[in-house]
Amino acid sequence: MPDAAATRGLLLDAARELVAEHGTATSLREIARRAGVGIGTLYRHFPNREALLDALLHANFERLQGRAATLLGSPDPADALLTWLAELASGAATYDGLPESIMSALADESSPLYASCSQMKTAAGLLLRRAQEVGLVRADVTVGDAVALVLGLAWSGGRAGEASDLAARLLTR
Amino acid sequence: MPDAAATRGLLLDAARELVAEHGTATSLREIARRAGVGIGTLYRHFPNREALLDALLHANFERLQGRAATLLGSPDPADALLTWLAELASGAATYDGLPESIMSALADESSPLYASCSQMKTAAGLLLRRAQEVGLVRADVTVGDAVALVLGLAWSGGRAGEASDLAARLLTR
DNA sequence: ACCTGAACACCGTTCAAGT
DNA sequence: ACCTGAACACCGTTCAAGT
Repeated sequence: MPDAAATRGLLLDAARELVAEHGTATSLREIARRAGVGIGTLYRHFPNREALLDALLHANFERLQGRAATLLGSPDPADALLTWLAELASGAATYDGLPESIMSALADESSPLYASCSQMKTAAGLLLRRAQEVGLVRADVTVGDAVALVLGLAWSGGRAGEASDLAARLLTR
Repeated sequence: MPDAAATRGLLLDAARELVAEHGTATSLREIARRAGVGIGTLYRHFPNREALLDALLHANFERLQGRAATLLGSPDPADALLTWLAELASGAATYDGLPESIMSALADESSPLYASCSQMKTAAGLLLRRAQEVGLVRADVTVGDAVALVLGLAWSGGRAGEASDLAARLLTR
C-alpha cells in the first residue's frame, strides 16, 4: 500500500535540497534518485519542472500574497510598494535560477508556474497603482517594468537591503 | 587540403546565427551541423562553449575597450562612466543568456571568457574611480557592484535608454 | 491506484581512426 | 595537419509492464 502523499513529500524534500544546492535547473532524475523513487513516479506527481517548483514555492507565494494584502492597507503607499518589492526580490533570490524561472513563467501562460507568478504581478500592480495615484511614483512605470527590474536586481545578487535601496531610487520621484 | 581558417569561419558563422536565435546556451552539436562539419571539428577549433563565445564576441570586446579609452579622456567623468555602462548593457543584451555567460566567466578564472570579461571590468573600474574621485558617484560602490547591476539590468531586458537612466539614478549622488 | 525502469531522442565531450 | 563520427555518460520525457 504505497502512500502517494508520503511519496510526494519525499520528492518535495529531495527537490528542496537539490534546488538549494544547484538551482532551479537541477536534474529531475537526481531528485527522483535522492527521493528513492523511480523517475516515472516523479512525473506522475509533477508533470514537469515548473509544476514541481510551484509546489516547492507554494508557501512563499502565499506569504507574499498575504503581505501584499496587508501593505495595501498601510498609510504610506510608496513605502508599501518598495517594501513589498524588496520582499519579492529577496524571495526570488532564495534559489539560484529562480528569477529566470519566474520571468519565463510570466511569459508562458501554459506554465504551471504562471498562475502563481501572475498573482504576484497583480499584487505588485495594485501596490504600484496606489503609489502612482498619490503621485509618489513615476506614472510611466508599468507593472512589467517594475517586476522585471526587481527580478533583475535579484538575479544580479545584490543584498536585499541594497536592492530595496536601488528600487527606491529608481521608482520614486 | 582542408582549410582550417575557412572551417573556423564556417563555425563562427553558424554559431552567430544559432546564438542569435537561441541564446548563448544553444546546442554545440547543432552549430557543427549547420556549419556542415563534424562535432569533433568544432572541439578541435574551440575547446568549449566559452572559447567559441569569446571568438564570437571578440570584435565587441575590442570596441568596448576602445570606447573606455576614449571616454577616460572626456571632460565629464560621471557622464563618461554612465555612457560606458550603458554601452556595456546594450552589448550584453545582444544575445539571450549573454549576461549570464559574462557573470559566470567573471567568477571563473579558468574560463576562456575570463580574460575578455576581466578587461571589461578593469575598464569599468578606471571609469568608476575617476568619477568617484571627483565626488560625482557614491564612494561605497565597487566595480563588482556596478558591473553586476548593469548586467542585471541587461538581463531584465530594459531598453538601453532605460537602463542608462536607471544606472544614472542608482550611482550618482 | 501507485510505482518502476527500459526506451527514445537528445546533450557535451573525448578519442581512435581515417585522409 | 585536419577532419570524422562512434562511444560514453549524462539529460528530459513517455509508457508498457508490474504490484
